Amino acid sequence: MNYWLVKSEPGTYSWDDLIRDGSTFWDGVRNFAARNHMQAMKKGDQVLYYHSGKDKGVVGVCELIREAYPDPSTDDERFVAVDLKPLRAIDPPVSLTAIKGEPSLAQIMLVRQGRLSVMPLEKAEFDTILALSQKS
DNA sequence: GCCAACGTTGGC
DNA sequence: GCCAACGTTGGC
Repeated sequence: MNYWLVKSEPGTYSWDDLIRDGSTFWDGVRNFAARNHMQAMKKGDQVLYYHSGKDKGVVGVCELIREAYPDPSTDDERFVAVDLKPLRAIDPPVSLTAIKGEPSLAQIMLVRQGRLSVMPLEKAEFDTILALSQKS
């Protein structure tokens, strides 16, 4: 079991859209580092869903239901998509500020390399983020 | 809306 | 194969 964090702009595809749809295919990634992470995802992996832009923060937990396959939104065979389904919302959401304020999360890629849209998490980091929701 | 960070592209 | 220029992302 592996743990990941993916970003989305709520204006493009929000957590609420994901709940409404029941599942989604995660495509449109045009960054090789992110693509490499997507290819490493396995069915059943847990994926945190992060909103960028307004109200930045982790808003839900997803499960990977289909491993990497060619991205249907492009002819470019270098890129892949995966399918996700929502498991549960994180309520209250864990804001970026809260994550940055947690010393044990200072090294995660979300903080260190803000532009990366798909990144791996250690189980401890995953658990810490979930715990921050309970704390606030 | 601005600006900094970073990844990708293309010329040499 | 290197490096400068450019485009995009995302926080503030």
